[in-house]
Amino acid sequence: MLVMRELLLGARRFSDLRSDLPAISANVLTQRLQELENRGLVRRRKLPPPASVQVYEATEWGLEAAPLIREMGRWAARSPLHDPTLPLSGVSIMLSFTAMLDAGRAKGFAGAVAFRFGEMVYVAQVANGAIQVARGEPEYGAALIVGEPTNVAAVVYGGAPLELLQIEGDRALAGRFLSLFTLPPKAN
Amino acid sequence: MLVMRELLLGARRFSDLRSDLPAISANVLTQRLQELENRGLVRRRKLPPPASVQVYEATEWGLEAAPLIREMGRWAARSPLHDPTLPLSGVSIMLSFTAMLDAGRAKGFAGAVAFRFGEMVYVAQVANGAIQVARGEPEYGAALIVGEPTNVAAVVYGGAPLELLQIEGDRALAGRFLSLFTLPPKAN
DNA sequence: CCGTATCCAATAAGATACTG
DNA sequence: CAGTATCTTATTGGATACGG
Repeated sequence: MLVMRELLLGARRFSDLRSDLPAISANVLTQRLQELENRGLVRRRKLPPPASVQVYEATEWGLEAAPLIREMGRWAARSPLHDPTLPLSGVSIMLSFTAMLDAGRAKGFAGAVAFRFGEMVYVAQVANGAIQVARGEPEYGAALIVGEPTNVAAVVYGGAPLELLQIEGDRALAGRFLSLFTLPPKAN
Repeated sequence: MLVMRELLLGARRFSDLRSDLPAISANVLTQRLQELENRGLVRRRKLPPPASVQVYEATEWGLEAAPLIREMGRWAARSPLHDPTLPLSGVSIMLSFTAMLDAGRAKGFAGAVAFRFGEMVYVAQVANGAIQVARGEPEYGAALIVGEPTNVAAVVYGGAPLELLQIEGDRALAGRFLSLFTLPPKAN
């Protein structure tokens, strides 16, 4: 399931997956990708030249698991044992935005914010109380936030100061964006 | 997750769980229940006298997993490898009704049908294009269907003849009820 | 860089016997 | 009936070395 999650925002290379799933060894990742391919959830594809590199991508059916994984995340965050300060991947934090958007606060907000984690760039776009997340280019956002996913989570969900992150462009917009999200109340 | 699923329609005893999860051994079930209790998903409770028997029930938070499990079921049924003739428990078939209700067909239907699997009785109630499933008494339904869960699935999802099931009460209603459900199209 | 193959250690699960 | 305890086997995963 974690491999699928990492593919939900677009195709990835073997080593990208490995570095975002730090606890997985090469042989296990190979095996998982095989299994997912056999079951019709993942497709291997060769990028056209000049890239000519092999990537793994979720099939259409695989992508249909996205809402499930999002809602599982929201449900699991209510666990008494949930700890939002644990390390997480770039895809995880971006997907968490779609799970944790506070509808009330989002009403009064519109705009796009880009995130860069290492080489990967994602853009989150909020309008009409809804959010959309996708891979993108830095310039697609009015602001660009650079930092570790874990630090973004610390700011958004842990109340850590904005200074943890490097922000370019519309800093005010970025600040407001980062306060649109709330964890659901814990069970118990 | 399978243990949780079995608790979604109400508290069960240790041996009920064991017989509905036929591949689980006693020690593993003990361990699972411990784990689920530690995580706040399951509660042990002693039924008041004269029953005075111990049961396991899902906590409120545990019950919030019900829609997730339902949608996982619906999603998984699209697997090219999915086989609807495999054995399943009473809870499973009842939950599948909530996942597979065909909104169009359900529009023109209203009524309650009871199912008895061994000692357990469940009632499904359809009205206004929606379905509700719960534990109940046979007399809560205008019809009572008795049979193996697997045979119910064979009729509903496999096009097997009604004769596989024993039906008491309003047989016509039961027949129409059993045709309200369709599996989602397979992926691929 | 993208894996595959091999080997070993840790874990999980099945069977079975037993107890309050 | 409702588990617990013990033992054994099977599976999984980590580490590592290697090949296209």
